[in-house]
Amino acid sequence: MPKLGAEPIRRAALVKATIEMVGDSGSLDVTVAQIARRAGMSSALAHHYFGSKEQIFLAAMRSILSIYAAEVRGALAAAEGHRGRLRAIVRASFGPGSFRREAVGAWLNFYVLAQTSLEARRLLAVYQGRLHSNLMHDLRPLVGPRAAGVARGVGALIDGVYIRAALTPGNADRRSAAVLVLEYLEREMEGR
Amino acid sequence: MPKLGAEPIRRAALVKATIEMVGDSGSLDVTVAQIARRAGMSSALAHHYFGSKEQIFLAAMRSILSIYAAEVRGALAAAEGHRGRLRAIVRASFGPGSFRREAVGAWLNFYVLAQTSLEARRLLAVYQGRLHSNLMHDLRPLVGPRAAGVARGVGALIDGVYIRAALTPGNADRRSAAVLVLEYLEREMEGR
DNA sequence: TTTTGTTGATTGACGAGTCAATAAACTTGC
DNA sequence: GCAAGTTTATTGACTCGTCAATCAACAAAA
Repeated sequence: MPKLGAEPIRRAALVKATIEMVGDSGSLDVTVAQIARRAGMSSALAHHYFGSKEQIFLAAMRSILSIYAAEVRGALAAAEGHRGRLRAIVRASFGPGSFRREAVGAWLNFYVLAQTSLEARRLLAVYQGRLHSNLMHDLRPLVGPRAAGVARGVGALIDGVYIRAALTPGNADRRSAAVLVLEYLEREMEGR
Repeated sequence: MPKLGAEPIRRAALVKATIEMVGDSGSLDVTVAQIARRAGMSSALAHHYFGSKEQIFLAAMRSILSIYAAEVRGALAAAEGHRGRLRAIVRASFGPGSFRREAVGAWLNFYVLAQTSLEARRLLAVYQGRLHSNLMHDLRPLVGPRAAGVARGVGALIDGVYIRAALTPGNADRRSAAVLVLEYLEREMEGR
């Protein structure tokens, strides 16, 4: 029963289903049929809209990345001063939108995809570049020439905490994750 | 021409080939046939010795972990004082044995496997537990009650730097990776 | 009647694991 | 010393399942 204008709804449903499946199966070995079934349609329809499995994954990745970017933008808009903005970036990185277990699991798997797929690697580079330049913007005035090193450290620490969250059974604790990174930042800003 | 005593050689060859393949294909989607061919034998023989693909992967993971453990033990034996021992642990984590690009890539993929396979998760827990307790042993006398938090941070940071190394094209730079973590440690020991 | 939505059925490829068969190397009983 | 039997090494061919992608066909809007 074709209701018109189904395309965007179907696409969104598929992206959502993909993230959920990858997240809680913990692997990229998810079949198009499974994803499609979860999204309430046939696998043929999934192919109709996305063309290939890889495109489905990339769309899912783009979605995760843009949710994250939106959280950062939101947090940044409400923040005051360099310190405040840095804290906002870190907190946004562990915001509810991107720190649910499935999302973290999916993210980890997309890291792996990035080793294989050029387009995925490109997406990830965009994410890392954005994070880096966001951090640099507020770090430079505070720690001068050490900014690059600190930004690198914060980036790595965020990724590391993410991995742990994906591997720790039970629901990940975003409060303490954020605190850990914030304390790192604080110490880097005090010293030297 | 069956030379007797082939089993250990074959097993080792398969493990080595697995790590290499997973590392530079950047994915767990490696067929038993590919691994076997790389190790210079038929896929049937790989099954004969390991029984299943998962067992091959687990053996590879065990191998990676034990190489790492050996490097830590070695570094620790030559270290003096709490500070020296902590530094040794960090340096060993980025030692040549575990920081070749393929090994890092393989490690990242095994992280993913750990979400799916109980046995893999168990292995990873052993690694994390060992690292944690090693760190705690020398951290407690230096930072007292803050030891647990610092150990957590160092662990996460090491993992994060690993991910970056796996995803950064070109040869990963272990010198600067170690320095980054060491500076983190240093700062944590000075402060508070 | 053309466009948009939708699916069941099918294809074609690939891959894990099994099996039967072959052969060299050791063991044993004489 | 050696024939007969056993264990270990090894593979090509095969089975059985799965899965991405395609297609033909049907249904409802426009």
